[in-house]
Amino acid sequence: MSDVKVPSPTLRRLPKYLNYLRRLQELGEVAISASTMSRDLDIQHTQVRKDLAVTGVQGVPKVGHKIDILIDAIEKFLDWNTLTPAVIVGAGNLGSALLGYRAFQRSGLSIVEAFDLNQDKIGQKLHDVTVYHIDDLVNHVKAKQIPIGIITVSAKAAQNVANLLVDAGIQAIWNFSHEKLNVPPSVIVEDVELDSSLAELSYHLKQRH
Amino acid sequence: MSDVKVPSPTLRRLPKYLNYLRRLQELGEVAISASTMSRDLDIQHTQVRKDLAVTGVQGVPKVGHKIDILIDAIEKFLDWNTLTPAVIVGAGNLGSALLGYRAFQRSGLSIVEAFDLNQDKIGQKLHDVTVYHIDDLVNHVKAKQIPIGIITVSAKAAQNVANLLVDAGIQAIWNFSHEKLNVPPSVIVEDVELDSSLAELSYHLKQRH
DNA sequence: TAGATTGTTAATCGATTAACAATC
DNA sequence: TAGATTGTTAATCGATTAACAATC
Repeated sequence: MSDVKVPSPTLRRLPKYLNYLRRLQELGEVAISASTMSRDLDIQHTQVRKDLAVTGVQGVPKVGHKIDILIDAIEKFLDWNTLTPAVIVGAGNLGSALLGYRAFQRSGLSIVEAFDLNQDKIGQKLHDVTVYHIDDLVNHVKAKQIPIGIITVSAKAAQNVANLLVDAGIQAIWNFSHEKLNVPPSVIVEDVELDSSLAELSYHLKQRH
Repeated sequence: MSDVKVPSPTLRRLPKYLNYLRRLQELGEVAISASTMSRDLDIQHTQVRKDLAVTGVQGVPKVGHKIDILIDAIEKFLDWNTLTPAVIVGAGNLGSALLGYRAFQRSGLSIVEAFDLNQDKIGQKLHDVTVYHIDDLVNHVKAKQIPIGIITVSAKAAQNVANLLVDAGIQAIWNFSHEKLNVPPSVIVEDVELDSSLAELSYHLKQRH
């Protein structure tokens, strides 16, 4: 819970635990042991314990963990217990799909505005979110102090969009484009690596033959 | 190029190099050194060399690598130089967005059919791909011997869809759902971990304060 | 109490980085 | 030739796994 650096793999596994725990909770379960989680999720039990430990929870020998406490701890740790506003830039196929993805609510993300260049889209509502012209981006983001910008434009346009977001005082960028973004060190950039995932699939498929 | 196991991080970096090299090529560049790539992509030069080495290419001291040869080598290594057919199951927001994502063509992926439960969607064409009823999945996939299935349904429906794909003889599953899929060991599963990516963003954003 | 489970400390493993030799 | 660049071998770093002590 403190200053100790959390390994990135641990961070990336936390949503898996969270998802699994929420499912158990829906099924009416109350408690769970790290050993059982280990089996169900195919993660070493020692690893599960270390991962959960970063959130500050403590289990009870012979009993395990209360599910509601675990869920709460992970949500708080990731800051997923409150909604953080975000804007999306690029109202194409992908942008529109993300706007319609209600599950982000469970991950603390609330997309409040969208921006695009295409005049046909401007003024429209996509999944209850209004699309504005990209010229309005800086003013809107500044005024509302939006901390997160989601980039779903082409690689060619991505750096320009990033510059606008930085000008508007954005704190973090979730980058779905293929472009390696150049931003000041104070701005957090998280790349979604769809290609990397597909590369693993393609390579392993090739290896089968 | 042989049996030596390729580290997963290397595999995941290859598309980054590929993307970067294609851009350079468009700009008319002919050759590139690992040192320059290192600088531009923020990856250690030793790492770049080791990564490229797995594809079997060899550079020339003082000159570097020919860009077209590098591109070709990475594409062949990932089997991205030919189109592999795939079906997508779940023609919702995300499924539809992936159908419209032309860039997959550059990653060797050709989505040839879509499946859904929703009667309104069946028979429709989304981005030139016909949507069929999920009851037709096993027959179609078997008949056409489609190797890749993309799952874009809810977590609750995902395991069922996976079972159908396995029955149909699928070889690899690209899983966009939150469900941990249970399949025979011969079937490759690659999970797209959007949540993990968002977790990193959220946590680092929280840490800023 | 006995034993299942927790949580920590030590050992291993694998990826990254550093050092260096080879070469055009 | 000199020096930029390649590619390999060795050292370091960090994450995972194994071993073990603590406890309800």
